[in-house]
Amino acid sequence: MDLIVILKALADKTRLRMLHLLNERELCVCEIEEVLGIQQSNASRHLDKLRNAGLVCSEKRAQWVYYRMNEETLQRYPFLSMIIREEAGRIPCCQQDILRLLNVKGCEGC
Amino acid sequence: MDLIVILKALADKTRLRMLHLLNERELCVCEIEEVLGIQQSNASRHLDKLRNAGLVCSEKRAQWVYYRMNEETLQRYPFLSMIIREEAGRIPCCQQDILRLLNVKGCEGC
DNA sequence: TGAGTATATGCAGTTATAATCATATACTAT
DNA sequence: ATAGTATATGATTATAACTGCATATACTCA
Repeated sequence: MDLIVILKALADKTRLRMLHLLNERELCVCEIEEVLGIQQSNASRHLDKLRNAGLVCSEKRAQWVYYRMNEETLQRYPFLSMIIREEAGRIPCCQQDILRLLNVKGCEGC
Repeated sequence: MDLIVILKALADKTRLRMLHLLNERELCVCEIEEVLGIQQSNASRHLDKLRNAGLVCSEKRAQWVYYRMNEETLQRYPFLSMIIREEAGRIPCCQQDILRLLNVKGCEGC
């Protein structure tokens, strides 16, 4: 059941923070790692779960993999925008993520 | 974090079915058991989780405990109605639950 | 009071999820 | 080719979630 898979993907603090960041702009894995302060493999697995739920898309460009929101899914399930854009934005930790995102160096040239 | 607790409570098929049923009307535990075809203790625990997340309220009347949607939480988080009323209603199994609800005998006089 | 019914809860077993470390794969640039 | 960097994945452990059984608690009615 698709809806349950989506809800399970949302029901995790790390993944909700990721979605909130990706709502700002497309990001590569190393930027997400840096902002959230988590390990690379951990970031990769969470992103995989978001992709499997259809919440994000990924695209490989050079040595980097860029993740972005899956707009099709966002439109199909209007409640997603309300959670990711409105509710998550009220969580202090998500607000701080956005500030950290501004100072992120990223890897080399991503 | 409240939002995560709510999302975790939603991210389970049994609990989503429960919420969809409770959207119809107030129900006692034995009615829910019967419609969902689950054990009493299991029903009780899922309902407890929904109550802890603030999604439902319970009230004891005679020997029965009646559960109903927590309207305050529904208003505070508008995405909840979209999930419970709209999206869940599209799931075949939730539609069948509603049909079964019509024929439910309940316990004795609940 | 005692029997019957409804619900909650302690415990145990099982399964699912998350985090970490090490390693493999894929790409870039020299 | 080789070295360096980015990402994914296998294996392991730790933790949380779900289920079922047995039992406790609370209420009703005779």
